[in-house]
Formats: sequence, structure tokens, C-alpha cells
Amino acid sequence: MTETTKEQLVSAAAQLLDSGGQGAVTLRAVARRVGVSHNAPYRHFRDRSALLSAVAERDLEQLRREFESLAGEGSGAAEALRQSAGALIAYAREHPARYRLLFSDPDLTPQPGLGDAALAAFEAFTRIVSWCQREGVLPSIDAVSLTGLIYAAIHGAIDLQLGGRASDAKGLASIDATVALLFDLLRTVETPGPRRRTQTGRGE
Amino acid sequence: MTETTKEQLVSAAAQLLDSGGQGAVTLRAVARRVGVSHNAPYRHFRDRSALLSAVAERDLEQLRREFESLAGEGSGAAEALRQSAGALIAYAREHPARYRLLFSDPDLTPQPGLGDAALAAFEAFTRIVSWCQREGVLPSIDAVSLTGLIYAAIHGAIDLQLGGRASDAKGLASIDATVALLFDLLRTVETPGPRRRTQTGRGE
DNA sequence: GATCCCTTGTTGACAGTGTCAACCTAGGGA
DNA sequence: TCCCTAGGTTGACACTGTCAACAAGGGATC
Repeated sequence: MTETTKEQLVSAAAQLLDSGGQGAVTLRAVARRVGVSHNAPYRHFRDRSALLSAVAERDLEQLRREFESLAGEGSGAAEALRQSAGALIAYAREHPARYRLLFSDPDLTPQPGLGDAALAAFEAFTRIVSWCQREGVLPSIDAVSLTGLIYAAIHGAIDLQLGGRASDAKGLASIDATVALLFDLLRTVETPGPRRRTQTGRGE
Repeated sequence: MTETTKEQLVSAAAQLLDSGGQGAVTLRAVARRVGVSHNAPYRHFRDRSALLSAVAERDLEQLRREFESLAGEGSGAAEALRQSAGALIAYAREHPARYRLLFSDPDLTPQPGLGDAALAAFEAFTRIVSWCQREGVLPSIDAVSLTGLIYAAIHGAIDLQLGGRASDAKGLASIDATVALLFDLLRTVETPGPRRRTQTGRGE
């Protein structure tokens, strides 16, 4: 299977991200790894940022596929949600630098395709959340808002951990613990609908 | 008041972060702005990463002070929590590049002082959460875990917004909306202990 | 077949960067 | 007086992103 040069460049960039992080991805190193001249990448990408965006776009597409395959599975909504979170976390653990690229890279020139890919992945995730709501696993509030909250919490837990400030010292709980706590709490939330018995706590 | 050169360098770096983002902070540009030679910063910081860490440390210290002053205020636990989140969000909005530096910078060599500062800020925030728990505003589960979740959600919401993927297109809700939703949900969680209904109506 | 042009690649250059090494210079003990 | 140290300087080096100019090759068109 002959990989086109453009694909080779993207793959090489991804490998460099994995092995040395953001800083290791220099256009010249990528070119060297593929075996072309230091300026060949410019035939395929406008600049360094565009190359990195291509990596991000590819990975976002992959994530979206994972989410969608989970959404179509038979093991139930709650399990799909749990596994989606697990997939995201696993990806972040295996490819921290690439994960950062997807969601939190500051100096990546905004590319149209990248935004679309991010949106598509988010929507696939939203569909799983909606499914959970229909099954009564999650409170029936606005699905996009709820997805935003869940996604933010998962991403935040991942990002703080990857950042490594107060590295797993007693400061921050593990990603899994945080996400598990989130799901636990969401399950016991009083939903406005008739589905769940709500208990108006009278206090003090 | 005569600022020492070291302080001037940190301030200059912070200004450059604000005006041009991570990429704009070059050691030489910082030196130029202060009016010293391109190698003067090396007399005060081991390398570029150390200079950036100094900025982060300074800002973390400032945040910690804010949290602690809020914790000692008389307007109540719920209000302190709300204002803490607000302070964090405001800081992130005003100084996005610096915010990133604090929590999510990948290629910042781990500095001992930086981790300590991050931990201290986190602990100050934890104290506010504990206060909320004592007042019945937050569910009485393990304070550190709960703080981790709240902090992760806030940070995630901020980070996703700053990242600008799927920029405020319908994809992601606003930071404030996400945080408000989080607090709303947490307030209605079935807690084992006694509870109080607090109506902190957030404006628009 | 000859011509043209577009794609993909090349080499060469340039300014700018982080960082190292060597040198300078005041000022304060000994 | 001497010397050490902290702070600052100049000069160099390898490396980077990016621009410009040039070369091969293969379709499409005549």
C-alpha cells in the first residue's frame, strides 16, 4: 500500500508528537523522517500550523468514528457513555501531545476543516448523551448544555492531569475517579421530569 | 519604586503573553523590551521555560490570594464559590495565554516552585468548597474529590472555549452557562446529610 | 510528436531563535 | 590591595520557518 507523501508527512508528524511532544515537531524533522527535502512539506501544507491541524483533523475523525460505533452498540446507553469517556481518556493517555493538539492548542491557526471535525466529534458525543437521557440515565435537561458540561469535566480532568502541575500529589484526583464521580452525581440528580422521584429536601 | 531586572523580565514576558501569545514570548524580545542585551535573561533564568514558569508562579500566587480573600468574606459560602469561579473565568478571559501557562502548558519544564504554587491555589479553592459543604450548599462527599470535579469542569469549560475549536458555534455552551449548570446540578444532588436550598440566581 | 503547464520536488538563502562560551565591570569583603 | 561574585555584554553556533528560484515529469492540448 503506497502511502502518499502527504499522508506520510502527517504520520511522521504524529509520531514526532508522540515521541517528543509539540516542540519536537519541526517541519524539517518531519521532512527528514519522510526522506524528502526540508521544503517539500510546503507543497502540501501552507505552514507548520497547517500540518499540525491535519494531524488533529485525522485524529478527531477517528474519535468521531469511535463515538459513533459506540452509539450504535447493543450494550446500552450507560455503557456507551462510560466507554466513550474511556476512549477519550485512553487516547489522551497514549498520545498526550496529540490530545492537546485536538482541543487545547493555542497557537494553531484556525483551519476550517479542523473546526468541522471538532464539531462532528462533539455531535457524535452529544448523541450518546441524548441516548442516555432517553434511557433515564442522565437528567433530562438541554442535551447540548449537558454534553457541554460532561465534556468540559472530562476534558478538564484530562488536561489538568496532563499538565502535571501538582502532579499526582494529593492535589488532583485521578482522571477516572473524577469522571466516575461526575457520573455518580449526575445519576442522583433530581430531574424535573416525572421519571424520577424527587425529594425536596427541607433543610435548616 | 525601582523594579529589579528580574521582575522587569517577568513583567515583560507577561505583557508579551498578553499581546502575542505563547509564541511571541521569545527570550530576545523580552530582553529587548526591558532594554538589556539578548543574553541578560540567562543571568536570572536557566532557560526560556524557567522564565515562563516564573510568570505562571506569580499569577498562581495572585489567584491563591484572591481565593483566600474570598474564603474570609462575609457574603456566605455559596457566594464565595460563585465568585471564585468568576475570578478564574475573568482571569482566563483577560489573559488567555497566561491562563494556559498556569494549567495546561505542555512543554514547560517542571519547576519545583511552580508545582507548589499550583497546589497552594488548589488548596485555597478546596477550602471554599469545604465551606460550602459545611453550609449544605454542596453535597458532603470527599472534599478533595469534589473540588477536583468542580475545578476540572471549570477548567475544561474555559480551556475548550479558549481553544476555539467549534468556536462558539452551536457546539459548546458558554463558560458561564456550563459553570452555572454545574452548580445548579450539584445543588440538587441527593446528599446524605441535611440540606439547604440556596437560590443564587445568576444574572444573564 | 511537439508544446505547455501543473504538480511535486529540489537547492539556496535569510532573518530570527535558544543557548553556550568568553569577556567585562562594579562593588564589597578579606 | 586583591580577588571573588553578581550582573551584564558581545560573539558565535546550530537550528528553525519561510521565501524565491529552479528542475523533472507527466497529462492535456494542438
